[in-house]
Amino acid sequence: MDKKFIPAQAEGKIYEYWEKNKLFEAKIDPAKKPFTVILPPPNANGNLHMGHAMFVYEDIMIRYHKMKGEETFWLLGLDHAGIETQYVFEKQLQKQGKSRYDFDRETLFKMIWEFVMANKGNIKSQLRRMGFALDWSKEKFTMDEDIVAIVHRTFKKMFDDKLLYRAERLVNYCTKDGTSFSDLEVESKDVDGILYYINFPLEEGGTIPIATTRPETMLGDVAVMVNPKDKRYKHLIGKNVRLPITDRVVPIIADEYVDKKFGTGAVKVTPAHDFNDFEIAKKHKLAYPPVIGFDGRMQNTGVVDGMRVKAAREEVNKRLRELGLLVKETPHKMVVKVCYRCGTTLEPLPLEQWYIKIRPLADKANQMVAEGQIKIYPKRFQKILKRMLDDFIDWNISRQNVWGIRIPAFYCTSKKEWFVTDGAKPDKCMICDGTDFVQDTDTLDTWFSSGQWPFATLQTLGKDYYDYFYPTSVMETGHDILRAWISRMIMLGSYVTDKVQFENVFLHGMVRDGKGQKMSKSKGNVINPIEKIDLYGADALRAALIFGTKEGGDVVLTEDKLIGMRNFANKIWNVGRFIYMCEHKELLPAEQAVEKKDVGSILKELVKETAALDKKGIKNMEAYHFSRTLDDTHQFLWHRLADYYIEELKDELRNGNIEVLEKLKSSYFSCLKLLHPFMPFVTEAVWKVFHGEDSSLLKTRV
RNA sequence: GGAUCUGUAGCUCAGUUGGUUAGAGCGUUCGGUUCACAUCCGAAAGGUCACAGGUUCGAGUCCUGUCAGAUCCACCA
Repeated sequence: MDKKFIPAQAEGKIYEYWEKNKLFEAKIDPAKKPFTVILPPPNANGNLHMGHAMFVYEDIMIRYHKMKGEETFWLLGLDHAGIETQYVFEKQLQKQGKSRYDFDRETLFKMIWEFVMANKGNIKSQLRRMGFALDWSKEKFTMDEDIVAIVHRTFKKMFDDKLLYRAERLVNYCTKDGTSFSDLEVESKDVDGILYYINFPLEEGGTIPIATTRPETMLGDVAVMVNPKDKRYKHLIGKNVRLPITDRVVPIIADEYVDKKFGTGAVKVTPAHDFNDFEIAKKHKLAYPPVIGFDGRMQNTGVVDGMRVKAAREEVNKRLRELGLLVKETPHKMVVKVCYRCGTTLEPLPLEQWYIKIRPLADKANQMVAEGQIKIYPKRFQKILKRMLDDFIDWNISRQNVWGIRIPAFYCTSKKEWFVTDGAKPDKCMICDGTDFVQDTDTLDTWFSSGQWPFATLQTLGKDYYDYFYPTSVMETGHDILRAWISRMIMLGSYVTDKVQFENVFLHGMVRDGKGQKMSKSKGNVINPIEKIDLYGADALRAALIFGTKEGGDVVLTEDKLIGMRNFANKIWNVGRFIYMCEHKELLPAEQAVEKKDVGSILKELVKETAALDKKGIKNMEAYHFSRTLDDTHQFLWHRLADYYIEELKDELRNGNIEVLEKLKSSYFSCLKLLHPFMPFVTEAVWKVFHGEDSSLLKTRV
């Protein structure tokens, strides 16, 4: 055996052995209990990041259950990642001086498809570097034809069940990405804005002062609103205001919504570009003429048409100043909604979209969790999930992307009605038998399809697979997508399959740097997992992500920790090396027994302590307290087995005491089994030294 | 404003249904070069477990309050 464990030399060969011998491949075996995990599909054309590295929890579970003798299935899937991918692709186009608008829909789709297919090998090789026991023989892609067919079928079922409806509402629209988002996909950002105080002339003479952060939207105002109890303005309710610049006449209305203390106590109402104003307009039956287009430019104003919003604001302010109506500007801290993808400030715009009626689904989901049909680990997330499900509002699933699953809905232009198919384009209109119909150009929110991922993948593998492996055992993912993904899966799963999609949910924390900061590209503190594997080995990275953490809590990943875990991998190796050398009499006999030791009672203690470790280790694995098993075994192997027992019994070993050797070996093997799910490479390497090249810990039993 | 979580050694964190002298990794100090490992070994220093009450024979652990921080959600033009 080599003096040191060298991951770079060992890992590739070991992984190849696992893969070649099909140790990761799932078979249907009615004699065994199935244990199924669906990998949260990584972006097909992306790179492995620390978030993906955290899927090591899934590998730990898979390997542990494999060693328990269960039929395990870790299903590999890749995600088309709608907006994400289109964004990356469009950036590439931009470099070539082109944009998505230079191509028709079909061409653009085809180009992105080829782009993704060409790049998906990368992420797969990186997943292998992590040592993940994924079943490579049954890879799925979220845009596979059979998956798309299932997603379409679900859409149709919801339409038929009247859970889908179209509505024109304000949506969060990114004028850069050219699509709307659901309420879950927006991020809030604090910005330093300006509150402008403007005097609006009254038709009867005089003015009413209003305060706004967006003067340009004045061009789309339909009213001015005050609180009905506000003595300052009470006498003006029902009177009219002549809007500056455009001279349009709008009424002064009253609503409790207005906070008397804020600004001037009088608000301009722009229903087409403000969520609250939109609600007010609905209530008071006012129109909502949009003055900002989907391209982010002004329209229908007769004043600043074609200008971008910012420029329009300056122009409007300039004119107001000239009129002497812009009387005050004060700094104002405010919150804007930005695109989670590109950071552009989102524009609330009226748009007709498909919505899912969420209450029936969310209520059912809540019930299933409350009944314990789905268990959440760590437990506290159950409360959080309940709250999320309670708060769900109807879900906008229309996206104006090309790269996605096209919505199988068609609009009959003569009857002005929608109909839905199972995906195929019909020969004639299903409403009037005519030919005047067009397909919705929108695609589905990726969460709508990924919300069906576990059952969809298993169904496409065949009924036998579905029957055997579904519902899946554990869904493991970061707690940051509890709302966006887990909750949607629970809702859609029960709706379509009438079962839970998974029996347990395990949520891991976020990876942070040494300063406790979340890793992000903009902060420049991202750690590339592959880089660290090259330096310290996959085992070290894996263990560093688990060691000394609490499940669901955040992980602080530092260079020191990685080094510490690399050292531990080496320690594992060297304990094996020492036992091996004793076994093969490669050590000289001890010179003399300095002191008489009670070998018998030390051995008794060793056996007892090992058994206790084993029992506790298994118990913690079952309770999803994975890191405790790693911590305990680390502590035992290093500071008890190596530092104490081996040191105490060293002379006996060198003098060829077979019983001592066997007991130490047995204790060591127990450690290897407990450690294998966490650090599969070094444990497997040393196992092979003792049991032959064709042996594997994956073939042993805990 | 609402919710959830956290506060333990210099740093990053464990600590299971309450139960002897509170632990790990890294760091610090001192000492070790013969064959398992210097990616190592031995020894040491270092904590009023945020604070104040309460329950209990017994509290880092349970309850209440205070303070500090983190995250998520909702937000006033």
